[in-house]
Amino acid sequence: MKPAHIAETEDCRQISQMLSRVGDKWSMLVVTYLGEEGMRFSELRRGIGNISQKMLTTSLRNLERDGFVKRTVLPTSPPRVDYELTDLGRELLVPVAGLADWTRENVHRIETARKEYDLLHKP
Amino acid sequence: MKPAHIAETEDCRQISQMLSRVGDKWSMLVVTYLGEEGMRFSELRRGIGNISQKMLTTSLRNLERDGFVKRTVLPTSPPRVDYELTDLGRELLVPVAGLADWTRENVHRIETARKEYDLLHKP
DNA sequence: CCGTATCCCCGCAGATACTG
DNA sequence: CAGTATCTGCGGGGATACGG
Repeated sequence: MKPAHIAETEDCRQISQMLSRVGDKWSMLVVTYLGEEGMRFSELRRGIGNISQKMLTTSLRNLERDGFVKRTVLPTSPPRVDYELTDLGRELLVPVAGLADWTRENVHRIETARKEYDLLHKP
Repeated sequence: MKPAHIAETEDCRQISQMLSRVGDKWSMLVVTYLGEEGMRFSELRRGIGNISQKMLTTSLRNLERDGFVKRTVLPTSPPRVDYELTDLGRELLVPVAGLADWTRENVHRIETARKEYDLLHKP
């Protein structure tokens, strides 16, 4: 009812969506590959290595729709399609890198916690 | 083969895991609820509102295993179980908040991109 | 009150084959 | 080369019932 409350839940929805996009299997991998330089579809596919054509297409579409990736079709034959990050995409990389850095710095603590937990609960 | 390369892919695995944990449906919601103060299971359940008992349990177990959440069983009758963030959990909240803030600041750009995309591709 | 076990449904993701 | 279409399996996650 209260505007503040509505705004809060709205924000939560958006942030939740964002976390999902960031957390899904391929999106951030694609984005980091594109971070280095624009690439065509097949370069990206080979670079990532394990991704199916379908999932790469889907990921790129989602990222394009959200404005993180720009798609350019070169009218050559055979067709050539280039992908690159937009400004928004590059900016997104900043907070994501923050999370990545934090993870790198704290993997040990996490793994230690896991070992301890497993030690107490698995046997 | 090269140590650097191995480290890189290892890091990627870890970071990818972290992004998944952060991006999964309930984890961060639980963590932000706990951020405010320790809570017992049922409070958490009611607070979040839409989560099933199963998923709340699962989320809490995962978070506990990774060392983000501490679980305390009070030997009363009926039993009472309290959850609270660990130091690690609270620290995690920092980079996550960074991403959340970035999202809040850029929702309009994302939604604008979506509308434009849908306008061009849906009809 | 808290947790586990069981069942079941739905959507994601891989494989494959086909079009522009 | 890039993308779509179709099929299928597998696992996440909800509902329910029961145990400690």
